[in-house]
Amino acid sequence: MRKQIEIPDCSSCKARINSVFGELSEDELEYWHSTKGSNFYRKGQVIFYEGNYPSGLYCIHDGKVKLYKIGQEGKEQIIRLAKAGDILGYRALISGDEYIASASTLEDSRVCFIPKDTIFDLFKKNMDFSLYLVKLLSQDLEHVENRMVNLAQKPVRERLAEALLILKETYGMEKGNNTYINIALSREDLANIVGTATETVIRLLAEFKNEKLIATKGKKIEILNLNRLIKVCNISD
Amino acid sequence: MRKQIEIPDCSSCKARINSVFGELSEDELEYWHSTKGSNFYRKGQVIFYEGNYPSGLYCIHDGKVKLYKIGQEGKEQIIRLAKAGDILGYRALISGDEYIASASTLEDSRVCFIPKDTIFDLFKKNMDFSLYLVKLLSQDLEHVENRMVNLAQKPVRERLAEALLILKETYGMEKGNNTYINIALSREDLANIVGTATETVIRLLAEFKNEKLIATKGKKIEILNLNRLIKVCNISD
DNA sequence: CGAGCGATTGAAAAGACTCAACCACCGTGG
DNA sequence: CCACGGTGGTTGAGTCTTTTCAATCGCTCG
Repeated sequence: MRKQIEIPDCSSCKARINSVFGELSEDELEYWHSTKGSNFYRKGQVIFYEGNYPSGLYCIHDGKVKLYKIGQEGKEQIIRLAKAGDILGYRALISGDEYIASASTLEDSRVCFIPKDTIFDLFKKNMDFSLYLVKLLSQDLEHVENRMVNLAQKPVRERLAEALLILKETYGMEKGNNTYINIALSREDLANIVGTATETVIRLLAEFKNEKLIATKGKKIEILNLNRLIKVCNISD
Repeated sequence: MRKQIEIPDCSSCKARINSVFGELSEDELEYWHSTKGSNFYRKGQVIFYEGNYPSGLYCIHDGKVKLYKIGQEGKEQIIRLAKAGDILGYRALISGDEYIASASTLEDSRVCFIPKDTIFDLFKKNMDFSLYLVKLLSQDLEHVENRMVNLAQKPVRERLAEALLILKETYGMEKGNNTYINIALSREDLANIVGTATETVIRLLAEFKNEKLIATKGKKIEILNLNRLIKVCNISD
């Protein structure tokens, strides 16, 4: 399954700038670092399961992770995508609930684990830290509410276009002179983000290709005409 | 518009048991009470608008409120329903953001207003209070995520059945020997909860009536067969 | 009494889904 | 090295759900 690996150093972690532990002082960061563990997950491995209870916080050192819920007939709905520096499972941890979603890796990833006690210590001691977590919760709520309205009101075509933009925002472009989105998702995963059937995704991607909005090479998607793709979304957020 | 009214007394407020201010000490409650204002809103009036910045917290003394966002073509999507004792606008207040949804009354309501400073004072001083707010955030996130999966995966028929159950849970039954759900929603509001067209709601309600699951009398809906209605939802939460 | 809004019904069209077949690629084992 | 099997991607056809548009109805309010 997962492999215990050498503990990456937090103070030099490139994820630090845009992550929770940017809020920590030197001492606190040392504390944080000293109590944490780190694991390597192969692509597709599960980090935690919906329904379990958290015993700490996960922090993505590098890699890509999806958070998803299982709905009707076992169909997966992807709730959120995470990248290096993002933390996972704080909702359940803070509120003392079980996980309401599962997390698994979209590619090989190194994920650190910070035990519950450390988090609660810091939560009590460092107001910036706790406010940061509360802000994260608020942002998540905002994002999910927006997506809810989209799911309720937008046709699949617009939702798919928007999903592509979100993927671009989240994972950026590959290095080099192309414009491939820096993530390789299966058509099924894409469908599970958009909330539709795999076949529908394939057909609509074909439409986008006809309209010269995108190009694909295997799982890699290239955005050819960003402006028109944005138009397709029918912006509202 | 809204009318300034005599300030209801918090210590005898029947909403106290299941609300934030159940966490407060006598002194704190006195503080809370002394800084608050109170307004009367006629049915359909707006309490706050999406996009504005909050200057305090709203607490429903009595009445019923919907929180909604405006989406495509101005179509409204109802995010959450609130009742006596519920508080509104804490997400935006805590995170310092603008409101991401609007709130308006579904019937005549008295709504108290507690200024920002009071809330932040208590947030800092009373850990139980702040944790309560964070828990509310977490619960909201959980509910919205569940609804998101439902919107993505369940057919309208199931979602409507579920909406009726949620209405029953939220607002309960009318007093007396009938089983009317204690809220009078327009078909359009119902559609905006479910995320569908008004006509579809009407047709599906007619189906439910044929199947003797419900009966209606104007806007009032009576649940005739709760168990079968639950079956229609295809439970998963 | 007439205007107007919400509720209802009907008919047609559109959007998406399901099912089934087929293809393409990839890794395995002979 | 190649045949095999399996998985994921693609395409087509048919069907079902849901939406849209239009018309009608019923009730309330001035």
